[in-house]
Amino acid sequence: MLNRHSTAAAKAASFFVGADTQSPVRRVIAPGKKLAGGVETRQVNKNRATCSNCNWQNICLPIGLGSQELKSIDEMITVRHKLKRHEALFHTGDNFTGLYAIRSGFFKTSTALEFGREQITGFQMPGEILGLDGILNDHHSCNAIALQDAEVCALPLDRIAELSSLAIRLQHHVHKIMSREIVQEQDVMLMLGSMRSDERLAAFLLNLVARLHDRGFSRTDVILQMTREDIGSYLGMTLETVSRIFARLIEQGLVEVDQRHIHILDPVALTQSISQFKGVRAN
Amino acid sequence: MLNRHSTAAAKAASFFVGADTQSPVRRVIAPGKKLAGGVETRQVNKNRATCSNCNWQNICLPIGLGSQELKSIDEMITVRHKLKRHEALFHTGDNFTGLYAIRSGFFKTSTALEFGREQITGFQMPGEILGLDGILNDHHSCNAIALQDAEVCALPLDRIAELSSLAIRLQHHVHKIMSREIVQEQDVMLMLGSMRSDERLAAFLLNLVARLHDRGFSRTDVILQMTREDIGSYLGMTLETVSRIFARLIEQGLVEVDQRHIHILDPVALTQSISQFKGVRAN
DNA sequence: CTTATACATTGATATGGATCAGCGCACCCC
DNA sequence: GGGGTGCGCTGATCCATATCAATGTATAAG
Repeated sequence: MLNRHSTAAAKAASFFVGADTQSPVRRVIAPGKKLAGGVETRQVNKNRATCSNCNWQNICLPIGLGSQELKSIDEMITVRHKLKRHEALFHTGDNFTGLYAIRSGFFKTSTALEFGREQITGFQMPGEILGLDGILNDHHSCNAIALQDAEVCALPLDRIAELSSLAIRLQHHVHKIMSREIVQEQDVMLMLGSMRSDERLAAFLLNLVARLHDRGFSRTDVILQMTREDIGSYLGMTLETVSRIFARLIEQGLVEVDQRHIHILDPVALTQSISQFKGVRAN
Repeated sequence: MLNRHSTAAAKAASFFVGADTQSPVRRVIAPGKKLAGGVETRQVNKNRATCSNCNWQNICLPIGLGSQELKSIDEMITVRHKLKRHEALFHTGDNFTGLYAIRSGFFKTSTALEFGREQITGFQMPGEILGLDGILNDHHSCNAIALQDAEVCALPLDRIAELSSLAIRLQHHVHKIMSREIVQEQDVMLMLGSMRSDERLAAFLLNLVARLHDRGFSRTDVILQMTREDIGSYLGMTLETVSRIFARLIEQGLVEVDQRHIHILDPVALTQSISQFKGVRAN
């Protein structure tokens, strides 16, 4: 229910992920002093992180659980990792030890082909789960990189198994989270395969603000945490094209852009720009 | 392990799905008389389908399970559906009742945007699981259509939950299957977003034969069960382009094409045609 | 303050692939 | 047989987007 939209156009726009620190209706994520990125030492914080005291309990794993089950989940979260900007949570090939729920900060996931070819496969925001790809072969098949200083809650694999066998609802819950991932990725495939680049960028922005709005942020403003190049890679286009399409959207009066701050002026028109059957191959 | 390949180029080729009735090393799937397609009445066959007597037990859900667990799975499969060519197993919006394991025949899954825009999101072959998308909201988010007369084993939702709470290994098993789906979809995203159309088609063919080879079929021959249009939709290109690229591959002596029968003459060169950094944006 | 570095914008040009259109082949039904 | 109908091939043209290149701007480093 939560991440799905019913109209076709809205469905098209149910992709992305983003990042943000803007006009928070509910709460500002402390941006912190911008620290030099790229450090590879992963800090482990012994602080007990509990879902009960977390802002995202209505979005994240605990969604829709009773207090009894919430307690179970609290038990399974043992540690909290802190990451700096540009630091990796895991790399391709790393052993899979469990899932991660994002507490703060934004992430990107990427997979590499030979010879430097690489692609961003997703952007993840607080309340979302990282690492589902690792279950298959007990090692990860993508890189997860923090776009900002970030915190994640570790959900060790064995605890997940253990607990979800305790409570059927919890187990079903895990299934739902995995299913959501599958459905979302299908949306991205649909987008990459059937939309023109301006539509893809519009869908990207709309998905971004929709997800941020679920988290209590503005419906019209985003501060992108990723570069134009990241966006381009995710959307299957070059950074130049991303830039030019932004320019076009400004011309059309649909958005305002100040560096990475995007202000959506006309959400309706932006949505329509996706479904407008201009030259659409209405197969 | 099974569905993953290690080299980068092979990884690129770890996408697709296909269909086939050709030079079977192990076994021929009865093609049946070509029945008129499009009939919408779903036949339910009361025959007990068991994994123990199934050809795909080393590929499908039971992979790697002990005889005790195999018995559990046998118990959870209650009915077998038979479908005719072009018949739908489920549609977008249908209530989710459980998963389906494909026993014979090939399927395609598709999602629809507004106004006739549609995209193929995958092709599935015997031993693969359909319906994982439906867990999220208890209804399906795509259509699953049989490309041939087909048979599927139904795995009712409640039985899955029940049994996987009985045996942790079974539960982990289900997780692995979902994780596999996620990883595979990421591969498709990578392909759609970062490869040129000739590379995509090559990757498609290679993935197809790889999966068929896992099932005991030829490594060099495929009989495609889908139209050029389906392929194009899946790969994000038009049917004309599919056709032209086939022509180019023939010219280059990489494959032979007779209608839907594809014979790969030079698998190595075909693989290389993906990673060749011709004009690659080696960003 | 000056320079270096990463990121973004904008323009000129090239090209991959879509689009439009016509034709051929295989299979079906009458 | 003749004539649908679905599917696939191929050619001509056009356009969206990549590519190449130069310049601008913000932030960090010296």
